[in-house]
Amino acid sequence: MARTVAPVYDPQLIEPKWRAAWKAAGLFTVSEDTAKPKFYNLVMFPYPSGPLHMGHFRNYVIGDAVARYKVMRGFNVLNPFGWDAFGLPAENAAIKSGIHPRISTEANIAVSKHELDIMGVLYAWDREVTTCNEDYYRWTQWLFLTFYEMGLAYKHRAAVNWCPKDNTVLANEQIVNGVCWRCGTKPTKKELEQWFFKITAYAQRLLDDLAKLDRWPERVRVMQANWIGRSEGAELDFPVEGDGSLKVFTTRPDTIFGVTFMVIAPEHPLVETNVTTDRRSDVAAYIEKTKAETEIERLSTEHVKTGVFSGAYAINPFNGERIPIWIADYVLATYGTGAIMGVPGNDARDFEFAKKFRLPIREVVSSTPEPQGYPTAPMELGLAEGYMIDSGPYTGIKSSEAINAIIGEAERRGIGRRTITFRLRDWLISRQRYWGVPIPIVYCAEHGIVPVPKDQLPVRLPAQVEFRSDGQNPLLHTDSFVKTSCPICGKPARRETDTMDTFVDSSWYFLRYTSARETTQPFDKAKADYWMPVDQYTGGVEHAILHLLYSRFFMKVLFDAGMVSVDEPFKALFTQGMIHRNGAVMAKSKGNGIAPDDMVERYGADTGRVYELFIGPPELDAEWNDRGVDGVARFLNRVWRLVVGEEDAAAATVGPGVTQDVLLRKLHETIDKVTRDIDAFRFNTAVAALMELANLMQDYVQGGGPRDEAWETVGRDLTRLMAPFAPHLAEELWHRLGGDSLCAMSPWPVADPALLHRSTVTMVVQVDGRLRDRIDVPAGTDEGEARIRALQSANVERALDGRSVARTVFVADRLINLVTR
RNA sequence: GCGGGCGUAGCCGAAUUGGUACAGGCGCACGGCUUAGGACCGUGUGGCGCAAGCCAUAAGGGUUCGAGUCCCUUCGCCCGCACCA
Repeated sequence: MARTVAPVYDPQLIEPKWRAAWKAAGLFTVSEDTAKPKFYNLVMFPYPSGPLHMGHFRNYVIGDAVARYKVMRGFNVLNPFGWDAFGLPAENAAIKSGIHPRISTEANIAVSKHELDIMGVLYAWDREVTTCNEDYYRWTQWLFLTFYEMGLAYKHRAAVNWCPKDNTVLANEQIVNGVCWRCGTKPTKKELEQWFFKITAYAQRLLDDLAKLDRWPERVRVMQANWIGRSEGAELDFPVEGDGSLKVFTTRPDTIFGVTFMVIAPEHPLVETNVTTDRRSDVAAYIEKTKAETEIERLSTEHVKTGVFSGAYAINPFNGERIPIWIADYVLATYGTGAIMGVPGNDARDFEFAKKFRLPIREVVSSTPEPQGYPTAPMELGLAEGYMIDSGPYTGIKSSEAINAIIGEAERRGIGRRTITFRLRDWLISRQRYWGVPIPIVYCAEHGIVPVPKDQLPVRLPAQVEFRSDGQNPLLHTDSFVKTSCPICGKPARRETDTMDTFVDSSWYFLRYTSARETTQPFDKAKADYWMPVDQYTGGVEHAILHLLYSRFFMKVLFDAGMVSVDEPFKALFTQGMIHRNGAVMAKSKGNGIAPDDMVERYGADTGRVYELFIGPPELDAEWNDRGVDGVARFLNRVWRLVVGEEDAAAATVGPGVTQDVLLRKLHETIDKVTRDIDAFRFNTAVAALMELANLMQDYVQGGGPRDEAWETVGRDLTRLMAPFAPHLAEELWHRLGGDSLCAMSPWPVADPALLHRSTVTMVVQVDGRLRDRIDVPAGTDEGEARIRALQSANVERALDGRSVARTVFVADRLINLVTR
């Protein structure tokens, strides 16, 4: 159907035209240009799971608005996109439907690209990255080998978390609230040989450098700090009766005189060797029970302390006391030394345990220098300072001094040392699944673990595999893949069939974008040096720990390897809230999503974009309101009519009247506010400011204001201010106003300080802090003059009621307060 | 339990960081335009009061000439970690 250019706002008609124009102009096609300041704008790349909905688009609309704004501000903007394309859902779907993950993934990518396109969200598609493609994953393998060479990738037999539903192991970070982060199944423990990345070697740096990230949300930094979980303290050796010793970790060595029992984890090696004969059966029963119950117990809100006496005793090296060794699952094998000294007088958990098993309770650190008597509840120490009581030679001194003295004594005697423990564990990266990056390792009977030489990469993921209903990794049963030869001796060897956690793929994709078509290395250092770090990273807070911590780790390793010149990848981070509709987060599974195609058809892309920016503070969750969308559509229509409308202004009713001065000042105030708001990610108030300007323009026209040159200036600047938010509309208006280049590539308006200045201001007059009147005075009126003017007010006179003014508080151009007391 | 954050109209939310509380939008009311309209355009819209004015930012107290903003207490909500020694 042929359509003529209508005088009304018709998104259907204008939007495709301008999208084509941006592409033709290569809006985000960039190279390293040292003449301009660079700006690396990044949104978290998605897992292509199916069609996108408007909930997803909040992220992309924000990212697109920032990228467009920075272009107009004169930056050389890198604005890339890609696909986190390996992963379990596609493989699980393949098991059910028989459709190969590559087919479904590529189809999903095609759909998503279309949706991004029609919403006017534009990227540097010439740098597109797809993690499941050979040209990307060969470099993921390359980086794995580099980690291996650096001693940061290792294979280790350990009790790991196994998800019985997904048939794979899980990293510590992937257990959320005690269940699998993906499917919600309770994991079981399995003894397996697994590949790990040694992230713990970077624990201190990952913690310290959080301080550099002053443009990250506080919340995310705190979450990472807690996750890393640094504790300062000491390791102390307690001799065990008979032979050997028991090493414990404690943050409070000053409580050593309060030790009345020891506890070791059920997995502790001493369980094998030191349980006395008469206790064997009880201990065995307890261990069985904890193995079966561990995960369920952890989920219960009430952690009832359980445990069993081992029959063995340790000796307190500081007072020679004989201390029973217990086995209990409240002590974790994986933290510290897997053993603790029980100080029930000063620790709530030990107190609970001691009460249950009737063990002695002795307070040794008190909040006052005097003993408080038999403790009925532990004085919770944490990191608090106290005074030493009943502690031999240390009695009476401050606990902080005692900590140093006791560690010093232990070090002198060779039975302890100052140490630091982290909660962070090494990153378990192997997965027993097909749809991922093959770990480039070969097992040879003679040479053991042999890394595939880098020049033989990629280790190709075979396309032809049989998806099994038992959930076993298809690679295990693909002989053409498994059977290989040893890179060293050439004899028959077996390939590693585990693939890598997809979080490995996403830990370096932002580096690949800087030279996405590089064929000889993961990325070009010079280009990475030009673009890195990412200046603005925008995405969901659900990645606060996993992805963001892993990426920081990668960056530091690559920094140490000399491959990059900065050691933090993301300078500024913004985590946007989620969009809800009908009382639930917008999601495909909830059926409350809004398809971009429907949005575009009904309202046009720009209305959807502006609505998502206007919906509320971007860092907070927001409720989608269909009527709110109508409000934004009205606003865009109004802008259209004001800027290029055909309506005869003179026919309008005469309103209150707005002078040209007022209009121009409003324009410059709006330029100033919108600029500051975008810089501060306050898009909702930026849109509100644009609405205010449009409303004032409406008043101006209705009041009979002429559509002269000044009016056109206002229209042109409003158009440019709208461009990052409603780019298609802005482009069309720009064109109609006679712009010869693209609005998207025009310079951002600059507020004129002279026009921001008001010649008269409204000053608030208070009497004793209460608002009594407002007076219009020339800007810059001094206190004396303001006081005279204020005292002329009848309202002020009534409020003073004969009292005299003792003093005045004066805020220039804003307020004068007459104080009578 | 520990840590982070929040509480403002009927609803979503503004408030220059201690200085006119409620911008902007939704909703609602009235009007206009329409054959009609759940469309579009305009005007109004915290509560009480005829008014002067008074009362209002979860509740209570404090600091200050002045508090939504700072400090204490209480209540409620959200998020993260959760037996980490």
